[in-house]
Amino acid sequence: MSQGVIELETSLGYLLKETSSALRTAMEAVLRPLGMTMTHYSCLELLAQRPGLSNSELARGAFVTRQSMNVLLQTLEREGDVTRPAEARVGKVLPTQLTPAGRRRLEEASAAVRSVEVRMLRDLAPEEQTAARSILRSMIANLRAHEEA
Amino acid sequence: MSQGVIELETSLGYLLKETSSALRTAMEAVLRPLGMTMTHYSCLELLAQRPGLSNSELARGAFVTRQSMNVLLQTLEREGDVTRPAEARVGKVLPTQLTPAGRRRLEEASAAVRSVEVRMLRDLAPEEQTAARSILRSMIANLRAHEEA
DNA sequence: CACCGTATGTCAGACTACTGACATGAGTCA
DNA sequence: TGACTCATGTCAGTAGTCTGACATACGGTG
Repeated sequence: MSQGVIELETSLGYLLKETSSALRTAMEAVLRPLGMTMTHYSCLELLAQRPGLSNSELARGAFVTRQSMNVLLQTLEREGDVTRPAEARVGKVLPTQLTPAGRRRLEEASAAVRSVEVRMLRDLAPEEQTAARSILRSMIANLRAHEEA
Repeated sequence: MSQGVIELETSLGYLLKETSSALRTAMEAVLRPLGMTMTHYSCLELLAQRPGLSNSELARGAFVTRQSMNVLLQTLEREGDVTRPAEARVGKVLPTQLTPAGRRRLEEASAAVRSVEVRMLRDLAPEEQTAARSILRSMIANLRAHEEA
């Protein structure tokens, strides 16, 4: 089975890609009217839940490189959604904070994102959602297990 | 629950994004030595299973726009992995075919991709994999349900 | 037949994220 | 103290994908 040809219809890798593609499309569709991208939103959401996160920490949380997050933060800073100190108090880490304006923009976006997530899970029983979490966490752990080798 | 603040740790949307990020990273890591990208591979795999697919059909199967697939096909054609007729026999559709060289490249890549998928599912019992397929298909259907509205 | 909606292939420009590279600061250890 | 390792912030260049736009071809319907 796992040795044979990959069957697209049943391959979990393919199905996972299809799901994330559909999710991404749906998210972008509701965020576009707000002038936001998915990474954009992820960054603000992370800052709301854990104020003072640094550039690198935000990058890890949003699953992009710290270089990508850096240019995003520069944009967000220019638009007045976040603030960063000009100089680091310790080391090179620049803790980022949400501005009131940024918090307002986040609330709009958060409602939109939430509606997509609710729609995605409409048909799923609570037990199925629990199972899904468990399965996805297992996949993540397995995928990352090989990295340190 | 679904009304409150999104908890990153338990949000299935976030978990899904994390999983696809990990999968993508792992895939790119094994494909890079072969000089291939994920979409690259998807295209060849689709052509192996369903020869004669058109540009637009390949794009849908690989979850990119037909514009993106078009530039990829031009590259693949230049490198001698696929062939397309210069003119359409009917309509504008140009059926694409894998060359022997493309088939060889695909076999290398396929083995690499398969190994990642096997690793990802290492800890998952067959029933869990079946459940995962069912859950992901449900998510996809729900996400797409709203598009035609 | 003419018309309209849909699908396709393609070109061009813009955007996003990535890799590579560098300098700087913190922590560890001999 | 000095050397080494690691993490961070940032700049620059590159690659992949996207949106916008256009011409063309098919299919149905008036």
